[in-house]
Amino acid sequence: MAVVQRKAAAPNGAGMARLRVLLPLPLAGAYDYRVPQGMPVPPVGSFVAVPLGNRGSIGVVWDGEADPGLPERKLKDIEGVFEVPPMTESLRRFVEWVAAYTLSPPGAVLRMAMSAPAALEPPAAKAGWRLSAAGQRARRGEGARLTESRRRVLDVMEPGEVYAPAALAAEAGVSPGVVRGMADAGLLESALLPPGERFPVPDLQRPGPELGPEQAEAAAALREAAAVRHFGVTLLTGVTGSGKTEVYLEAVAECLRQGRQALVLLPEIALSTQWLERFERRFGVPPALWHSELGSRRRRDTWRAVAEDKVPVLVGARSALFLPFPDLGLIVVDEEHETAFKQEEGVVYNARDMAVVRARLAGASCVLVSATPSLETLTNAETGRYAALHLPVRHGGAALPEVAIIDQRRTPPERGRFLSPPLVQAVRDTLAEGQQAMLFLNRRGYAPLTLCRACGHRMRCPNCTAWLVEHRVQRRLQCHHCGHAEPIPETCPECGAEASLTPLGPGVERVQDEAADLFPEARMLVMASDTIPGPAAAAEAARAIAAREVDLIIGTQIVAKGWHFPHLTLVGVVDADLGLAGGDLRAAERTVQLLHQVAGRAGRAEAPGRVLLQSWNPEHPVMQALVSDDLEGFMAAEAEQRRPGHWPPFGRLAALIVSAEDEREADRAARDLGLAAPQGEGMEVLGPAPAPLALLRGRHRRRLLLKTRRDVAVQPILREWLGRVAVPASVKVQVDVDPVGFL
DNA sequence: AGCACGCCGACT
DNA sequence: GTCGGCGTGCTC
Repeated sequence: MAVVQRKAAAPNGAGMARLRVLLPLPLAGAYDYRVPQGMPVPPVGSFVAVPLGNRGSIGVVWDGEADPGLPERKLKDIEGVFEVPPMTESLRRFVEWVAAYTLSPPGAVLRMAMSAPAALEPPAAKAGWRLSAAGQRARRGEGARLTESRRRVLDVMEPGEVYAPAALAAEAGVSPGVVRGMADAGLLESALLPPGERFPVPDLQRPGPELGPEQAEAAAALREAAAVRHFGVTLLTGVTGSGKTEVYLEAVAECLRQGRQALVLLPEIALSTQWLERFERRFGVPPALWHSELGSRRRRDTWRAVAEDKVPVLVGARSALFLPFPDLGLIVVDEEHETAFKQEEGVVYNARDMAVVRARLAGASCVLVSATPSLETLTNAETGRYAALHLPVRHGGAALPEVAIIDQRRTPPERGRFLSPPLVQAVRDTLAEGQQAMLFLNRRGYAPLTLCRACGHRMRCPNCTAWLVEHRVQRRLQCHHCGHAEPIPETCPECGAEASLTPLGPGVERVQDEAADLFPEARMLVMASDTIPGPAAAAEAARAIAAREVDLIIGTQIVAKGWHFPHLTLVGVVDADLGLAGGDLRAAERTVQLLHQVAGRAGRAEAPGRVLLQSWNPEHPVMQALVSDDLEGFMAAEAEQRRPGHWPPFGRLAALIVSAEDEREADRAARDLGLAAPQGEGMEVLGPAPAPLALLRGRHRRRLLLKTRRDVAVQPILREWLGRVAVPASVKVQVDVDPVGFL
């Protein structure tokens, strides 16, 4: 372990300095440790090595007084202090705030802020390039003439500085081979890189894109918000293609000019290659990246570089909120309405809401971006808590797609088929014109349900309340909630009938089968999480589509997310009613958001787009909102439905999910909690009731909901409630403040 | 989160 | 007779 101080050799007496140290464990609070003789007292925020039980742990020196009542014999010595910048006050307050809000132990939140413990060790020195004497002469223009590429490399390099080979090539915009060749030619000499990854610095001199008048005005407002260097939230709205990204990248530029760091949160970072290209076009270099699939080395280097203020701008998934930025000046939450920002396991939090808190504690500007903002955010904008900017037109003048409904009752698909005659005709016409079409169905696999025609048995998951989904490609039935998968049985497991199992309903694979039959000449691409597992596949799909190697795209919700398909002119939604079933509070809102986003894929360049929604319920307000392109009216009506019952955002919700392997235990604990439910003015407890997935991964789940008026804080009520009820250790009670799904 | 301690089944 | 299953309890 690398430390500046080791444990002092002298025995420790009483009366030595005691410090509070928060450990990245789900403990009730910080533990106290002694500063050994001869060790300078580490400042608050220092990362320290401490003994814990019979092992070691890493913690952070926390604020506050140690407990003087703790007997001396329990205290142990701090073993050492890591050579990294201490955790800032702003991040420590954030950790405490998130813990208090989500009712999580502070150490559990700290763990998210210490997600790369290897970063605390000093990094191994790596080799890089420095200008040689010949290189310095060449840079001044003395000596032989240089190729344009070599000139660019020399222009980027400062004499005496050491550059990482890959970063140098990227910064100069040349291939790594050019750098190698210059080393061979003696222009560069090898030298050790200073510790810590050097991230390429965005080129702020680079001219931004040409913005239309509205874009320019919005960009100016966001720049101003970033320049004042204090907290504020701005909602940036505008349809797909209105230039939201280009506009907020101007705020990023301003933040960097202020010498502060900028953070951009995206819901699906692994599929965001097109976003990264846009960033690189604007700033000449790629941003630093942060997401859960990051390799351990990259993770370690990035974490340390952030802490050492070597990362000016980072784009990441929700966990990036907990990175140790020394002076965060801007947080952008793109696609702020996305439910992917909600973390559902461990510390249950919504990164969109916590981004606002992090920005407030850091004195940073926060920008929430969406074409279809959530009702929460819209309401905050309306009441003036957030500033609002709207981009009214599609940048570049392309027309909005025309949306029409295909009434499934009037023109139903043939038996056993899922594409109605008008949709088939529209796809055929589009393909005949040499343009691209897309069929959207938010369902993976071949069929969502497998039924025995002889006895009516339905194939279900043994661990979850869910049907098994047929995946014909893999010849298996899969549960989409746990890992369960089994081969498709030959005979019905219930009645033994042969060849009686029948797939019911469509998934994207089945739509692909039908399309292959109808449009045999079309080149098809299925885009689902099974077929697009990561950034490389996403980039390849985007390339193939842009190069017109694909005629018909068949996709799940992953096609909704931020792609730019310039030749796509028709989008067919196979089942527009799909998201509306079930009693979820936000089902309608989410369906509008998703379908609007999917619709936005059509007709972005020269050709106008068309969107066809297959629906059995054309009168539904969701369908009408999409057809008339009146999302504002829809959200206003949605607000009026939620306001009287104090449903969010006009009231607060918290869910208790009670789960146990034994069903009776789950029931008993849920009933006990129900009997002890808090009572009072402006609050109400609903349940217990079976949770929407009453059985999940082998655990039986029950749910209680606490609903309060907006002016009532739910955390003290929950704390008091949970404190009054004893549940056995085999029963887990998970608290979800502001639940988003499955209501 | 680890890692101990602590009571009941199939092995050298 | 022991090795070992993971239930519950503690770590300054």
